[in-house]
Amino acid sequence: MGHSRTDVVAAALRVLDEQGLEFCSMRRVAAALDVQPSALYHHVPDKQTLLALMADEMVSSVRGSGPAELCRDLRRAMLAVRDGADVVATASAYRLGASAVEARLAELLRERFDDMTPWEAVESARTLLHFVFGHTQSTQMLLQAQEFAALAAGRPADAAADPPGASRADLEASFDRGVAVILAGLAARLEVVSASG
Amino acid sequence: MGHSRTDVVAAALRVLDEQGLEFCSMRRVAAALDVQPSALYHHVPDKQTLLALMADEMVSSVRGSGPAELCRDLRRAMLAVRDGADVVATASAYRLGASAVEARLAELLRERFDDMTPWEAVESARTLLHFVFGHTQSTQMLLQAQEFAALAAGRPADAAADPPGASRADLEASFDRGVAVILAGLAARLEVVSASG
DNA sequence: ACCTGAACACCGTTCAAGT
DNA sequence: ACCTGAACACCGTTCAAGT
Repeated sequence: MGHSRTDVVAAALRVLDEQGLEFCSMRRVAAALDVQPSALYHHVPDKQTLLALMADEMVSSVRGSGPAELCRDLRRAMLAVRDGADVVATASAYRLGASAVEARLAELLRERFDDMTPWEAVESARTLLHFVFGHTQSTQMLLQAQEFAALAAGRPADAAADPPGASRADLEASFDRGVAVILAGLAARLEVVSASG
Repeated sequence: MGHSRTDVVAAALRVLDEQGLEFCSMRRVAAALDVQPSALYHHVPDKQTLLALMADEMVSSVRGSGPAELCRDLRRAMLAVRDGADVVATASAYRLGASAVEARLAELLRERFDDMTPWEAVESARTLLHFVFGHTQSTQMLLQAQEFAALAAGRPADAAADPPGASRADLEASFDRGVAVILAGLAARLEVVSASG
């Protein structure tokens, strides 16, 4: 009875997680569905759109009760899939503002800083997201490099004692500090604005 | 007498600026030098390395007397070449820490915040750079979309009256605010640390 | 040292044709 | 509606061979 768009996105995410972005080609996604490459174009107009749908799927579970929680949740969702941070960051850059996560984050920022204008909240959300994407891409690349090195050295993939300051826990702490710095900066700036206004 | 590595990088930057990253293939760079594609591999081991060399060349002029000035200067350098922000951001993500700009920014941050440890300075530099790359990529993509729309509408490419809040000046002001927020956050956090320590 | 020519193993996308 | 088969116009990279 044939496949649906949902099947295509799911298969693409499987290929991405198993083989990485470099090898996540239309042809391999088609092969994963036991279908000719051209069949994909019945469900999706082009590869860029497929990648955007994959990004939406990856972040669909991201909620968050506050700005910092949402950032952590987004990070977790991206790290859950191989090269997920690259896919989400790129897709997010392409449709500036059309993102549900950005809107949700802006909303949470207005709850936290109740004198923020809607536009200030959106701009602040984007500032936070630039950091979240950048830091998470770095994290993911570093973790993959460590896995690769561990495998090449014949060690089990989860062996400890990697470069100092680059353990999973260190990277998470660094991420949290970055988010805290930006939130502190937003708080400080709003005080300046309201003091001088 | 043949070409040098410098020639290859220069030709690649010309192709990038004229045709965009999508069309900046090894084959087109070779054509720009009137040479077979395989000849490039005498000067450069692979495309990834060539892109990194192009990124280095683009940011080679970036100095800056303070953190904010360096960020603006880096932004300017990336915007000067078509898709420059993508190339520099990607190359920079690949060699975490091996960047001269990152080291210079960390140095400037230690001058500004003289109680920062070297590692805090590096981490703070990276936080700033995540924002600088992300915001500049967004800016460049938006400006290119505007140029495209203007061309498609038959208007001269520099016509005014584009979407509100997205003029060159608005984007620059937004960028400066983001940098200021992060610097304010760093200042605020350091106060907390020294007050509690 | 620097380059050519030819090949290899891929890409994304289109499109007529089938069921 | 969903898919096949075949093609088109590309990729990055390797390698023997030339000068």
